[in-house]
Amino acid sequence: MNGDRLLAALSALGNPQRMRIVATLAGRRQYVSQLARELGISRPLLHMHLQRLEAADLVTADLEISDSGKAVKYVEAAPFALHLTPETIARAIPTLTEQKEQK
Amino acid sequence: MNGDRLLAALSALGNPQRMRIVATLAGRRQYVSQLARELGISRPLLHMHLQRLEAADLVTADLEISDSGKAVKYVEAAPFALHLTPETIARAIPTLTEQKEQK
DNA sequence: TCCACGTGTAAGAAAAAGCTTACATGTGAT
DNA sequence: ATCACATGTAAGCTTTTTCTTACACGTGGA
Repeated sequence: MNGDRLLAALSALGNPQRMRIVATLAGRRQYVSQLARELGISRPLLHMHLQRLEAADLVTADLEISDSGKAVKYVEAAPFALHLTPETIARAIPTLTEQKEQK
Repeated sequence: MNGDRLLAALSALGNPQRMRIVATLAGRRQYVSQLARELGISRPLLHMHLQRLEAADLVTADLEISDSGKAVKYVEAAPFALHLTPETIARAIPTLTEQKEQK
């Protein structure tokens, strides 16, 4: 597992809102506006969290044009499986580029 | 898995410094001051990160009195094993108390 | 035309996290 | 006594994250 991707996944999941989002989308697709209502959070806020989750490949998005012609974005949890132990983390660390920007 | 503890573990691991700390302590105990030097970070900073990791039960600490009588704190990665999938997260969510303080 | 509903995004406030510097204690060796 | 090394912790700055409000566009139906 790549260090940067692991970090992206963990920091994305290490947030209560995003944990709930992933849980809600486990095996069930839903469109953004409706999801925001279900979770009781604003749509811009959900949009922000979804970006983080998509960037970490934990959630996939599909922009569909409904029969009525309206654009609707469906999101769903990606089928990820991360096994975390001190050892798996240690193996990922060498590929962690992070380090403050070397300008 | 308990929701709050899972969140604590994920938010603790979702940080480059702490990921390195856990990796460095995988199967190898070390005392704080020396660890700070190895990682190239200040001791107060390491102290702060260790607190977070201990609180999440990802690292264990042992305060020992060395032969010479000096107090030395040894830390080590706890033998944790977290399996993360959309489903395991979904199962943990019901026990997530988080919610803004209900006063 | 205007409303309801979907999308995205920018700007700024508020809160949390990260980090440094400085101070405090205690021990053993010089 | 002073130095070297271990510990902890408080104060304050800086940066990032989180969240709200407000605006933009496009569609279908009354």
